[in-house]
Amino acid sequence: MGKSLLDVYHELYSLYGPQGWWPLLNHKGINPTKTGSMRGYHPKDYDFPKNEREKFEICIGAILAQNTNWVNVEKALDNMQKENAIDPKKMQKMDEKELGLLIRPAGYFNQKAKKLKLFSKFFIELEHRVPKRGELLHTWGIGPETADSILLYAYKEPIFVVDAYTKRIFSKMGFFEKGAKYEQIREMFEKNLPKDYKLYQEFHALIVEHAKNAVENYP
DNA sequence: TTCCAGGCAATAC
DNA sequence: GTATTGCATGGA
Repeated sequence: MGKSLLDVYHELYSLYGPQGWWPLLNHKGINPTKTGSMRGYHPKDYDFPKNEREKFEICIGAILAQNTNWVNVEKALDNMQKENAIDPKKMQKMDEKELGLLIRPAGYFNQKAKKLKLFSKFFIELEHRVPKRGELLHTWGIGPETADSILLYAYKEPIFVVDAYTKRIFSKMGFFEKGAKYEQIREMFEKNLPKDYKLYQEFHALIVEHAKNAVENYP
C-alpha cells in the first residue's frame, strides 16, 4: 500500500514546518526557516487576511506572482505601497502606464498592469461578496491557479491550488498520469483530503518550498 | 551567458 | 482539443 496524500503532507510538514502563507507586507512575523525572503510570513496563524486591505493585497500578489519569483513580486508591492496603490479605487484612477512603472520588477508589467486594473474593477463590484470560481476565471488575466490562490488565501475557501510543482512531484509519485488536467488533479486532492482551508493553505505552501529545495530521493 | 521563477492568453496545428 | 509562442524582470 502506497502513501496517501495526507502521509505526504505530514512528511513535508516534518521536513519544513509551518510555512505561514500568504505573506503580507505589513505583517512583522517572520519564518526563520525560509530560504528566500523572510518578510510577512505568519506560521501557524491562519487568521488572515485581517481586513479588506490585506484581502486585496493577496489578490494582486497572486496576479503579480504569475511565472515570477516572489522576491520580485515584493519589490512591486513595495513600490505600490509607497504610492498607496494597494487599493482598488486608487488603482482605478491610475493609468496602465503609471501602474506598469510601479510593478516593473515583477516582469510582464504591461500585461500585469492591465490585469490589475481589470481585477480592481472586479473587486470593487464584488462589494465584499465572495467571488465564484467561474467569475474569477472569466476575468481576463485570471487562470485556474490564480483563481484558486485567491479563493484559498484571500477568501479561505477550501480549494486546492495546483501548480507546475504539484503536477511534477505528484505525477512522479504515481498519484496521477503526467498528462492529467488541472481540474482532474484539483478534484483528486480535494476528494482525498479533509475539506480544510488551513490544510490546503499549508500543503500548497509546503509543495512550493519543497520544490525549491529539489531533494533527490523525494521528487 | 543561460536559465528559471508561486501562469495566462493568443495563435497555430 | 492539444501544442507552441509572447510576455519581462532580476538573481543564481
